[in-house]
Amino acid sequence: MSVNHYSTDHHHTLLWQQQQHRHTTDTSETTTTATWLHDDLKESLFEKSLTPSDVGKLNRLVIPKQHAEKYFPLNAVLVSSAAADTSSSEKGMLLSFEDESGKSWRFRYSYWNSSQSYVLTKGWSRFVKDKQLDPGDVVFFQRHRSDSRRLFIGWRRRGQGSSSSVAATNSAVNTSSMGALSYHQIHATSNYSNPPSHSEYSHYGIYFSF
Amino acid sequence: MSVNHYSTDHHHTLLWQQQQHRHTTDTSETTTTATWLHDDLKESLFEKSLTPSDVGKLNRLVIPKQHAEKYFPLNAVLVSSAAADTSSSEKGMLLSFEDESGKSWRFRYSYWNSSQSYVLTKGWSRFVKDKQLDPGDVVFFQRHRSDSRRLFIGWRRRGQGSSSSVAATNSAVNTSSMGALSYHQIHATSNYSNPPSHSEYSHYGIYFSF
DNA sequence: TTATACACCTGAAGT
DNA sequence: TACTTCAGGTGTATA
Repeated sequence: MSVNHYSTDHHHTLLWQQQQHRHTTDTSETTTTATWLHDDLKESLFEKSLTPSDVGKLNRLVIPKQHAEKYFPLNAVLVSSAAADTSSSEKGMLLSFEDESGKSWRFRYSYWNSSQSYVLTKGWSRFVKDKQLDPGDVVFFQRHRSDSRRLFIGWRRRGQGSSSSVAATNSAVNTSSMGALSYHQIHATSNYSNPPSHSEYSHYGIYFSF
Repeated sequence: MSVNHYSTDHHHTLLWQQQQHRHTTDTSETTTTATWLHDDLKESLFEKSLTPSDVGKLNRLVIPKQHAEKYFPLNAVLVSSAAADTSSSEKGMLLSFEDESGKSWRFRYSYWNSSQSYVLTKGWSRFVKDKQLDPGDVVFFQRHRSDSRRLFIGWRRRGQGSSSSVAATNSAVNTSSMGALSYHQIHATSNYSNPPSHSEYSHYGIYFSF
């Protein structure tokens, strides 16, 4: 069985065919029979080595600030709604990613004022449990090159290099596949406070669904 | 150098003069050049011998319930706003106290449903560290007799009697001085839960600043 | 009851 | 020094 494979420079191409069977569950998960995209069609965003807290009982993943602000700008909605200041509304969204099997994972993504940090919360612990992630394991994020609404999440075990070609097992390298609804504002009237504005944005195509 | 001095029955009077220089810092602390109030102007409220948890990593001081409800009634704001039920708003406040040097200490004060207890949380650990408080040391609270919005916090080392007159050192007896903003509601829309209602209130003059 | 979610908080480390 | 980041926590609410 062949496996997809993580490459930071996208030189590896696997031939996958796509055949999606989606069914929504109570946890808003979506499953597909796995078929895959060429790695060339995916752009690497960033990766993070998981801390004990990231895989422990805190049920959250801290997204390093520079990556969060570059790739998942939370206040983009404010820009789009012509409310450029950071007063006091619209924050917290759902981000959907497809994993290596084509399964969709939807996470709440928000900014915590108190710690000045960006986090994935709701849904994250299910991902950790499903993949049996441990401290030191790595998660990485990608997006589709031609449809930036499509986000992918992959993971690999600690000690597994990011650029090696390996056979498919449950423990080697896993990349996400399949596009999904990706950028949802979840509470137009929630009282999350705003993250700090930052002028540098990536070309990530923000897509809001209300 | 003379020192202020704690007395539970206020029979001791020291002549202090008042001269306040306030400047706000990032941590919302206020410092003053120390000059003092007559002890006669201060009313003792209560004191507590600190437990290991009070000075440890839990970063909180448990206020004995009977004292908390008598002197620092949390739900007074609900009464004043005619919202008598305990639905889901207005709770958690900031209490400001002046210490023996005139420095202002602002603590978050709230009720913990899980332990049915009243606690000082945010800011408390800084006070413990600054005063180098250890288990068995005593903290005590006072308020100004004619301006009940003014709260004072003092402390003494364990084994130091509360009614002895001692010379001023860092380790003997320390009483607070100088009034300060004292009773702040911090989040009108915060989601702290309400403490249980209790019908007996002191005559403590609640003062809210928004 | 237990697990999850949520916003808040602190200390340590880096800059 | 002051400031930022973030790992590791908290209490509370909800299911």
